[in-house]
Amino acid sequence: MRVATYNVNSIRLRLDSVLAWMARHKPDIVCVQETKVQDADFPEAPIRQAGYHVAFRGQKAYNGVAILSTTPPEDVRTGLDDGGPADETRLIRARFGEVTVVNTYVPQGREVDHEMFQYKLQWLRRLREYMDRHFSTRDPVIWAGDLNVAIQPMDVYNPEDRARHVCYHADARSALQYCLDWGFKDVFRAFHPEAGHYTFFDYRTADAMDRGWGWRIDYILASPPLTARARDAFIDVEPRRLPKASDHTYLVADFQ
Amino acid sequence: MRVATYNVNSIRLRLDSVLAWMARHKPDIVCVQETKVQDADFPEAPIRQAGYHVAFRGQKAYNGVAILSTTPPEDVRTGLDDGGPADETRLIRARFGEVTVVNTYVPQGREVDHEMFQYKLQWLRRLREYMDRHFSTRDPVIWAGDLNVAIQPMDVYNPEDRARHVCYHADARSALQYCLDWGFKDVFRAFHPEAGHYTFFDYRTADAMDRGWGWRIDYILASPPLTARARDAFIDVEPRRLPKASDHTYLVADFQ
DNA sequence: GGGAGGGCAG
DNA sequence: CTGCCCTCCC
Repeated sequence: MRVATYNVNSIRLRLDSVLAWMARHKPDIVCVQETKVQDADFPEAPIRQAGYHVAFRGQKAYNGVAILSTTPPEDVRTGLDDGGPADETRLIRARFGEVTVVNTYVPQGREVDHEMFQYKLQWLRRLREYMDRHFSTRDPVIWAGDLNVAIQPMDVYNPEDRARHVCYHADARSALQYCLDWGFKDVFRAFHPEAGHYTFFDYRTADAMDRGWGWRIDYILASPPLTARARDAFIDVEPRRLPKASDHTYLVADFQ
Repeated sequence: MRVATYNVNSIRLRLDSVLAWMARHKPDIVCVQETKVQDADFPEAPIRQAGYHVAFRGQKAYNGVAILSTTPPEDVRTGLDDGGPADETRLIRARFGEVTVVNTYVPQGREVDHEMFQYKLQWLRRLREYMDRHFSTRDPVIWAGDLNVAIQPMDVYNPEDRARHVCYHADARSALQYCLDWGFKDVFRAFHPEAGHYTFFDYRTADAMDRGWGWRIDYILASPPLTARARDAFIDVEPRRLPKASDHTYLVADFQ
């Protein structure tokens, strides 16, 4: 089973390149974030014509998540279900046979001093509780998406300078760690222990890719039964070099 | 001497196609309207690299006129100079040896009931006075541009239905006629007396070109000495079919 | 329908 | 820098 995650930064603008990438890499499941389209306008038909099922939840302009899959998704649910803001356009989950896939677009947080940073920390705490509430660590669960946090210093290009960045601040990292402590393992890191692997290169930093100024903030995380089945993982950086590319690129994990 | 006029609807967006068209058709002078760019951002360098001189006057978002030429423009002036609103981004004039070229983007008028329609009529009256003030009918003068008026019924696709259109209303046509009465002749019409020739196809009418639902509102007009030297004229409709085309297309006139 | 701008967000 | 939206204008 091949699983991929991609922050597409507009599914409408990049649909053709997504379908081309999928035709080439043949993933069974693709978690997509920042579709930036309300459900009425989601390009469902071309995705189905390409042979994929798709579940999605979006809004105008911001956020939006989708799961594309070769087999039909079961038990699709969106949003955090704890009575707080559901953020349905940031979390979508589906089951494929035994395996449950949770796809999230974690709030970025804007600035460390902004109220959205506290919202981000709270969101990650709520997500840990979501996992506690819905799953046991004996369940085969994949949590994938744009988590907007670099786990370790090696997941940022200049960690010394990033202490006050919302995606590297100690509070953000410990909030993410609290989620990982539920029982998730970072599949990519298990196969690639070395530094310098990134999934995101900011549009605003000139020549970010050539300079290697990236961030690893997109992940495929596996619960224990699936960690045991993980066979390989890689980041495909080529799509980031295409004209009109998303600022993120694809992360892929293969499971037995 | 080959003269062309083209409402480009953004010179920045269509610069490459304009330069390609010029390389192919080798005009000596091109009058451009709706450049939609302030002077600081006008793409002067690539035009000069293509071997053309250029005089321009524009603003952000709307209007904007330019004259491109193989020989350097002399005595460049912009705007109506009668003390009323000069509208410098709607009129530019230059001299090339003996020949003076006046390039205008006449106000469209919005709606017959809108104050801009009265402004349009007034603008055409002021333009006639401009010609009276600056030129004699013995001068070789070319007046070209987007005049936003169809001269005759045959210059609109469905004249019966257009009586209240700002580009065909009787008041607009007589205001334009007043300018023509200064002594200008419609060079294209002299060579093509038949109906069905248009320079503008509205983006909002679906398949306008295939249906032949156009307007002839762009003109190259000549004072008597130049009327005598006119040898041919044509509308090149192909650029209107290109992807991302302007809603207008090129009109060309050849003079001995 | 399709330019442009300004604002929001990352 | 690059998405989206909304408003303006034709």
